[in-house]
Amino acid sequence: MTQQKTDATAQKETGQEGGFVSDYLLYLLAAASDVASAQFHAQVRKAGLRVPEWRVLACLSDTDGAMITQLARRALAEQSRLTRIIAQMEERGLLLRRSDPADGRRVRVYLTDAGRALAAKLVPQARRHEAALMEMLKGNEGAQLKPALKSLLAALDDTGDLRG
Amino acid sequence: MTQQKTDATAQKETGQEGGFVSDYLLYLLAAASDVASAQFHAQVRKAGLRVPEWRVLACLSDTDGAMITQLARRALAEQSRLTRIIAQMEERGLLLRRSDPADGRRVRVYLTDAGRALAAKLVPQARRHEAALMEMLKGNEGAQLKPALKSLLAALDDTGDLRG
DNA sequence: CCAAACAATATGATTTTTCATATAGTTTCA
DNA sequence: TGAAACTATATGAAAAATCATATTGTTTGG
Repeated sequence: MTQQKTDATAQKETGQEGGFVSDYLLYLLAAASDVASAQFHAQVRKAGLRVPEWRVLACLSDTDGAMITQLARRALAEQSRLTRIIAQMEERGLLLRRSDPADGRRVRVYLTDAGRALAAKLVPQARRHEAALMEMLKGNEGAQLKPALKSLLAALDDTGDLRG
Repeated sequence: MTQQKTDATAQKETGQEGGFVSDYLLYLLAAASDVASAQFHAQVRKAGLRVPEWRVLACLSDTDGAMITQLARRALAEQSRLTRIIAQMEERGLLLRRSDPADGRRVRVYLTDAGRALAAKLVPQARRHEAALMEMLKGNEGAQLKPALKSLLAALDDTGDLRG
């Protein structure tokens, strides 16, 4: 989605301060993710990729030869979806699949030269975009964002309970 | 999606520390949102709602009589999607639509008693879930999460540029 | 060694979401 | 006033995502 304004601004327009939603953690997280990603995702699409494809590409550029299940987790996509995304990206020549000799169930995914080239273009773009965001946050409470997010993820990861 | 583990944990399994993705702001935001929401969203579905429907319900319980466009922005959904969600929720008797007498283009959406009752059940559930999350973060850097997210949203909201 | 249990990936059917655009109502201003 | 520009919502067609389950390969215990 390409959100334009978030609730914070919307409040001014609707005269609706306070309320449950605008201070609700899960809303803040989802809205922040949406809004912060919107612009970069536009760049991704200009580069001819859908968002999940970009995520796969980025993951592979970190860990070439990952298996489908790992990629699904790391790219925040469901397994059956990943299978299809990988198939499409393979057709486009961005990556290739090889079954793991050590365990025939596993499919390992490798970037092709074309895939690597695309990653080499997009990852730096992502870094620059991130740097611009971080720059905006410098001096604010926003500067604590990454550590705060990591702390949340760490907390959720190791209490297997609390999860659906 | 129902993510189980995030990259932080995955690293241990894959032996893959560092890398671009695991420290990338947009990844941290998306992952945190996914993982933190997963459990509550399961409760939402048990209550017979899809996630976007829950969001609409929550927004309306804050601002009854909102218009479709406002709801779309606040519920992080696209307008045409919202139109259909509203239609479905109306069929289920959770809300009703009335065109704004002052401006016939606008459709104002109001909760029915049934809708209000459902919100009265779910909003407290959401609050409790949020409280449990906040409790986990108490003492960590995670405690800064909400202010940090609000700061990001504020920064993005009022630089109309930087957006796609 | 074999059957049962398990694990990784794939696939068909369905549902959700998006995209483009149509429709209807409003404002502006010449 | 009335045509052009604009705004809000709706809708058809297409693409994307999900769910349940099938398929294939591996491990484990008897």
